[in-house]
Amino acid sequence: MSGRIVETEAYPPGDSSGHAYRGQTARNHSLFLGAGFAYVYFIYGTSFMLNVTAEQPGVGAGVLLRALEPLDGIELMQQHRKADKLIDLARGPGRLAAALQIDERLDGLDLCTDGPLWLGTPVQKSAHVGTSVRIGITREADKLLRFFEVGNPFVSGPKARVP
DNA sequence: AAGAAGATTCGCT
DNA sequence: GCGAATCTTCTTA
Repeated sequence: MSGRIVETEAYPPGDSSGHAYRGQTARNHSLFLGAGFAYVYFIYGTSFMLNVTAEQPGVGAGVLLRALEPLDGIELMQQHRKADKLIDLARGPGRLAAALQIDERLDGLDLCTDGPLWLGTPVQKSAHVGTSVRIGITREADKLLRFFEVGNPFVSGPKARVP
């Protein structure tokens, strides 16, 4: 399976809404590995979330992957998501993880080497990237740290602002 | 030890 | 649009 990442949110060092804010724990240790690792966690009793870690080792930071434009393996994704419409296959962070069958076993995985999950070079770069406030958080809710490809129908949520 | 909140989704109105 | 589902973590007694 593969897809283009068309929507993300940043949780930089010192962000009070980030999971690394109160220091390293068993749950969030992957955030402190350095750049390019997977941080996967379970929330609301229903959904897994996939992040790509950032910054130097020991600094807790990451990027939440919020939406994917499916490219390969669409039928397989539909099986994981119970035959949903293409537009909703990976639109939203929980759906994205479900479509790719991401779970806690991938937590801490190096996404820059060969393995079950990795980051490739872009098939097509985003010509126009918009920003907005992040979705579903309460602290630091004024920061424009959500990024999405303008005009792409696979992007979730409101398209608030274009820089 | 108990309760609330949480980087969400789904089904129903 | 609203509330339930459902589990982990963090806060408060």
